[in-house]
Amino acid sequence: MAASIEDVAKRANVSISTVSRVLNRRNIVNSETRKRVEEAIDALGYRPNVFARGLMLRKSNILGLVLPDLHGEFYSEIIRGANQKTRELGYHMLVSSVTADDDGHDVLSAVGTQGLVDGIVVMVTEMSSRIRTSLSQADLPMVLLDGDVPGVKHDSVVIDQQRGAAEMVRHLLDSSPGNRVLFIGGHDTNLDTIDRLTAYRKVLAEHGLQPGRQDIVHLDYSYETAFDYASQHVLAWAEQPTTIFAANDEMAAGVVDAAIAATLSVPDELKVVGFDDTRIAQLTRPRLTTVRVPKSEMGAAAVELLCARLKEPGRPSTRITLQTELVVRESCGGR
Amino acid sequence: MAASIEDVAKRANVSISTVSRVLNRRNIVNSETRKRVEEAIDALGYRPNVFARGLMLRKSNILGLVLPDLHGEFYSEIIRGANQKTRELGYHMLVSSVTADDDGHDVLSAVGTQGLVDGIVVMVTEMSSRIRTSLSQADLPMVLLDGDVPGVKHDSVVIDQQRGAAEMVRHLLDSSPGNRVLFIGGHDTNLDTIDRLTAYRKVLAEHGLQPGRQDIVHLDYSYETAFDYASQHVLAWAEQPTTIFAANDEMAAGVVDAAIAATLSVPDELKVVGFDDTRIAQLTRPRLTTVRVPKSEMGAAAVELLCARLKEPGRPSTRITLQTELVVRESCGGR
DNA sequence: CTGAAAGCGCTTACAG
DNA sequence: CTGAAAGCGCTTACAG
Repeated sequence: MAASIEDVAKRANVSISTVSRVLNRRNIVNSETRKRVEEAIDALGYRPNVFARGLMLRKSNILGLVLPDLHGEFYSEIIRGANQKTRELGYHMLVSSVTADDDGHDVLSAVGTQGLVDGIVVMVTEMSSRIRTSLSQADLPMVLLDGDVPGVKHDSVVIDQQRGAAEMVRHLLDSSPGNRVLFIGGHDTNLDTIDRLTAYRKVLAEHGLQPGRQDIVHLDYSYETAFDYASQHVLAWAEQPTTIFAANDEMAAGVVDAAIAATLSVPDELKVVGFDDTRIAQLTRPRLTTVRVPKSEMGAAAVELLCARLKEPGRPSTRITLQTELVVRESCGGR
Repeated sequence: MAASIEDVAKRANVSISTVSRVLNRRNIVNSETRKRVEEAIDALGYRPNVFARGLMLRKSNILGLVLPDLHGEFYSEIIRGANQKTRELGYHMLVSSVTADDDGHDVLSAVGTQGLVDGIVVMVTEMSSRIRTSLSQADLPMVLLDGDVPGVKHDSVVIDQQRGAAEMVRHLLDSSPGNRVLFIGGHDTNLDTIDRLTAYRKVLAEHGLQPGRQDIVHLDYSYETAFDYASQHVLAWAEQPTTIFAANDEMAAGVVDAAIAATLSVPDELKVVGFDDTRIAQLTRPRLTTVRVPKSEMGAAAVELLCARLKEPGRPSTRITLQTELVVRESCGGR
């Protein structure tokens, strides 16, 4: 049985009030008394019970992190950045994933029962209204990662991906004039895909171009699906100068491998670029031209915002925008 | 202010005892009363306060997961498997990393104050006695992932990597007779490296071979270090038929890329194999021959063991051994 | 089947 | 500077 505050009090010959005071606001207790108490604490290996403390203080020092998925390099980096900052600021981190078919209620149960976490960082990548509804009912300090939920009070961390995507498309158009640029996205309800697609359309329009019916396709962000799809289309694509702009590196890698399997040369016969700048981008051959997304910084910034709000609940809502950056490598040629 | 059990009791015209009963042991309360209480709960959106409950029950339903690092595909898969199983069993998961230079105390503070978590899953990859000491002082249900801490009571999940490593070396020796096999490991204090190296030596001995002074090198498991190191040695290695057995896929990929940068052909002029079968193994060209380690299964199995112990504290210590498996791809030729 | 009451281990006014 | 006491929101014997 772990020692309680009462054991400490007895051993130090003081009341539990005094023990509590040396634990929390050390300055107001006489230094000799304090010393006695501290010795007792050490001797007993006393550590305050989180539950009793939480019951009074109404805070747990636990932050919840809710991601769409815990899989792959992208989320792994976010978790890493968030976790590091969390520890740095003296909190703990509860991690959860919300799968696509969870109904909204689970977003909350994902972060635990009432009171378990002091606040949450949530990444919402789909526009599903269920999640939004359940989020708006959560009466919790909340930071939204890369996405907005209108009508709910929260801080947010977003990435300026339209800019990175636009920069990418401009680079493709400028470095390989006359090339047709196709877009392969995730689901058409995915917020990131929507943003990247918007930028793609915009830049094409700037250049007096308009994507054809077949020029935009929505897959599921996975290597496998992209590989399968590309395997069937890669020869047709290569009939004219073409660049595939995939909305993430995974799919870009799938396309590259499908092209190579069809004995096409990348970038000579088909150019391919990705997005995110995950580990994969540097491991494929040729290396992927992509847009760097500051993944661990996103996690860290979100945690920082959340902690700032916990400290100062009345502060105005803040939105931090992180920049993306075009990274030119080999897969698009024309450097 | 969230509704409390008292609010529910008032609204349903019962005592808090009854509310508590329908929450916990529903059967013993009259069905009409229960209905009234349930309606009140719904109407108020009542959710029990975790702290009050934890204070009485002395459990939080939170499991701690402590990993050496949160980086990369390997740990990401473990987190994923553990998280899924955790939710499946109705628990929450607190994640933390322990960096190499943490002193042992941090292993515990990593999982929180007294009482925060009901038990922990810890992965110990280094032999550092500090971590072991601090672990042995933790009076918590504990599952060790891939590693033992003698003298501490715990359950454990291990992988039979000696077998996978032995199978690998045997395959290399059999499929490319006369090849010299070099071993590139992580730090020489890393438990996985030690296991894999042991198997390597054993199989060599079985074949009447003995590794030379230069045949074993310890790096740090990273792509970059392996790439740099290999860049300086790859030409010398290739002077005679040689296979590099790297203790993880990251380093194997680094060696492959260094070889290719030196215009050597893999596997024709140099063979390279890895370990873990992470995503990388399939993305490098040529694809890596490696040993599959059941990563997400490790996480899931550890959580399962931990929960079993929480349910039945007196059960005997259990050790689950997960098998590894040789996966032959292209980087070692001689299929 | 239900209620009144004790108690879990803390924090924090309130007196002194 | 210190102690006695109330109270945080629950669970669970103990009576009835």
